[in-house]
Parts: sequence; C-alpha cells; structure tokens
Amino acid sequence: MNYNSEMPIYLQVIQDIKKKMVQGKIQPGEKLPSNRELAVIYKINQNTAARIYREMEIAEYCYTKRGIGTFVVEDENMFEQIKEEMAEELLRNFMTGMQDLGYKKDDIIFQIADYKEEE
Amino acid sequence: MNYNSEMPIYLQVIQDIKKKMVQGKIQPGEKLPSNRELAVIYKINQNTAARIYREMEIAEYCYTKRGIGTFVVEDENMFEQIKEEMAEELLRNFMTGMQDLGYKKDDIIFQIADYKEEE
Amino acid sequence: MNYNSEMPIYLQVIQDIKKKMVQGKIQPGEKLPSNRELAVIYKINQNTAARIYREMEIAEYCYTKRGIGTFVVEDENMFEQIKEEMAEELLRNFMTGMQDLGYKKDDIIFQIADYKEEE
Amino acid sequence: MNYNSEMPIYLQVIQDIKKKMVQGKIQPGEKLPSNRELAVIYKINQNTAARIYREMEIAEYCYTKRGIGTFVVEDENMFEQIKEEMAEELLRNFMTGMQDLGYKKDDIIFQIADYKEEE
DNA sequence: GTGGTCTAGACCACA
DNA sequence: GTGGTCTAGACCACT
Repeated sequence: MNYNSEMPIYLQVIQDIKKKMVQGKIQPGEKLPSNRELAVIYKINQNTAARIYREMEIAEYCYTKRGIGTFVVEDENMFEQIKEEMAEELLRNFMTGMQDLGYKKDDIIFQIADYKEEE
Repeated sequence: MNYNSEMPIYLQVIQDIKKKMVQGKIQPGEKLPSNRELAVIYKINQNTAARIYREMEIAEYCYTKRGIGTFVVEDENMFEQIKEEMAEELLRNFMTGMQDLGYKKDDIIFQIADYKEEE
Repeated sequence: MNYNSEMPIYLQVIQDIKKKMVQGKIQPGEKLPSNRELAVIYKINQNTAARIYREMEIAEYCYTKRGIGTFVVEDENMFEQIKEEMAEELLRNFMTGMQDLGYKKDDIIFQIADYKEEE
Repeated sequence: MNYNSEMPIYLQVIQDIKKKMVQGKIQPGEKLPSNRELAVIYKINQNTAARIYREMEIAEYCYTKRGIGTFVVEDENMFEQIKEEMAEELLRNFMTGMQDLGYKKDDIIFQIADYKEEE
C-alpha cells in the first residue's frame, strides 16, 4: 500500500479496510488481525494500528474483546450502509466538482461512458 | 468557505481560485487581491495567503510584479488546460473509487442520471 | 496530582479538568493550556496530553483550532449538565453500593450527617 | 454480571464476592466454588478465577486446603469488618466527590432523601 | 498472545 | 508558537 502524504496514514488504512468490507474480502463478525499483525501488514507502527481500531470502534465498525482480539461488527446491514455512504460521498464530491467546473450532467455521463480503465 | 480539516487550507483555497478561473469569475491577466485582501476574504492568516500565491506562481498560474501586485497568467489556453486537468482528476478518482466498491459503469451512469443537486 | 493506578492517567486528567469546569476554575469559551503546557502541568507526556483533548473533543467538551489552540465549549448549559452527570454517577454508585451492603436510606443519611471532612 | 471496562475483571469479581459475604449470601466457613466453577459462574477465564482466590487469600478472606477446595474464613468479625470498610470507602469517595463538585452536606442529604432506586 | 496505555523524541502543516 | 501524526520501545492486565 502506498500512502498519500495529504491524508493521515491511519485514515487511509481505515478507508482500505472499509473497502475490503464492502468488497466482501472481510466478512461480518470476522476476527480482524491483531494490532501487531496489522502493523506488519500495513507497515505501520503498532500504536498507529491500535489507533485505527480505536477509531473504527468509535464509528462502530468493529468491537474489541480485551485479551482476545478485535472483531468486525456482525450487522450485515452495516456493510451495505458503508458501501452506500462511501458511494454517496464519491458521487457528491465528483458531481459538485464537475458542476463547479461548468460541466452539465450530459457532458459528465458522456465522459464516463468514454472512460477506459487504466491497466 | 468551509474548510475541510483533512486537506491543508492553502490547498483548498488554491482549488477554489482555480475553480473561479475555470468558471470565468477570474479573467486571464486580471490582478488578484493582495496578500492582505486574500487573507481577509478567505479568513486565513496572511502567511497562508502568501504561501498560496507562492505555490500558484510555481505552478505558473500567476506571476508577481514587485510593488504592484499578483496577476493571473494571460494565456487563455492555460485556463482550458486547468479545467481539463481538474476534470480528469475528478473523473479518475471517482471511477476508481466506485469500481473499488463494486459498481459497474452502467450502475454509475444510472446513479448520475438520478443525481439531484442539493439546495 | 497523584495518579491512581487502576484508572488510565488520561481519564483521571479528564475527570480533573471536568471538575475544574464545574468548580468555575475553567470558564466557558476559555483557551485551555496547549498540549505542551498540559503535559508539563500534569507531568505527563505530550502524546497523552493530545489524547486527552482528542477525547474531550469527541465528548464535545472542547473544540480545536489548528495552529491556535484548544478551547472550552462556549455553551454554559454544558457545564451544569456535566455537574449533574458527575453528581448523578457518584450518587448512583454510592447508593447501590451501600444498599448492596445492606444499609437503608436512613442509615445512610445518618452516616452522612455524621461525616467529618478530613483535614 | 456486567463488567465495567475500566476496572480489572478480577477486582470486580472480588468486590462482588465480598458483597455476597456481607449480604449473608455466603456464610463464614462455607466452601467456595472451585476455580472451574467460578470461571463458569462469572464467565471468566480459569486463570482469572485462580487469581481471584489468590488475592482473596492474601487479604485473608479465605484459605485453601489443597485437593479439597477454598473456604471462607470462619471469623464472623471479619464479615462485619469488611462491611464497615466497604461502607467507609464508599462514603469517603462519595463525599469528597460531591464536595469537589460544590455540593454541601445539606444538598447531599436532600438528594439522597430524594433518591429512588432503579428498577 | 491480545488490547491498552505511556513515554521519548521527531517531523509536519498552520498561524 | 499551535495541534496532528508517526515511530520505537516499553510495561500492564487479561485470556
């Protein structure tokens, strides 16, 4: 994972984890990697890893059993909700940005239809 | 203007100024507000204002005549170029984000067609 | 300040600050000590100081202006609310504790009437 | 039993057991549940259960006969003493807490007189 | 081994 | 100067 310098690492990792939950790579109720494992996986410090889970817990994406581990929330609706939230935010940012630049809906749709994925 | 806490203020202001250039609210060759005025307008510190013009100068969006003021570049093509760059970046971010979430082009176009501007 | 080993230091400091707000030693809207100052005052690490303000911000006891400082919330009602919350918690803990031990209300009132402050 | 996350579980259980001794639910000289049973009753780990008896032994609330079990101390005075100690600590914590918040004895007595048990 | 807390020391962006 | 983030390394309580 390459970290963008504009956004704090811990937020980038949270976003990555949320993405994996939406993509089904992480299942509801699943045990997440331990702090120490997460630190290794993402090449970050253990404290940063701890902070990531702390913030995710506040957002109710996961919960913690002391001495046992951190677990993804069981609620399946949460996953759908996260997906929609993330999509909404992307859409809103994109549309207001494009409209600020003077593009109309039709232009935008046209550009998307024309969009090629990068390699 | 409301500042998003995640992105440095000076970048947010630069983006806003670029937007105004694209929208024609700022014309090629036009004199920009002084550091002090900019600081007042955007409710930022004067140092931040100075930095904004410094960065924009580096990007060749404007130039400074000492003792006279800061001026927008005269080149009209530049404006078109900025517009396209910003649009491209918006598009790329949006599409990769949505595709990461599992949306296909058709879903995306559908959602945009359905998009209502906020009041 | 003497730290009790059973409760995390940052929670003890938060409690102390809340107490000072209730006692009027800290006023609504007042600027709080900087992270670095707080660290010195309470003989804690700067990171711990930062965490204290972060948690207090989540609880909406204060808010932060980056590069400027951390400020107590302006809302005066908040102070009264904190006082009542803290008193309620003390009362609840005390009463359930005493009643668990078999004391009745009258015994308890009698003991309080009899209570002498320590030197 | 609901465990408060701020205090170590073993301390919470010890408090609970002391409470039961004071309430007469546990009699002097009585045999206490085995480590395993205690672990099941309180939904804790067996190691934690062992630690609980170890600590209680140190405090001379009980003693262990190897191969037979753990027994509550026979001394009846001990029970009265525990009750008074616990009450004193509750009282002291409560009173200093309330006085720190600015309440006077009369306010406090009034609030207690007004106190309704929760269902 | 797990999460939680704490320290020391550093660097960055912002005012 | 301010707050925010990050690392390295340590200790503790609990399973």
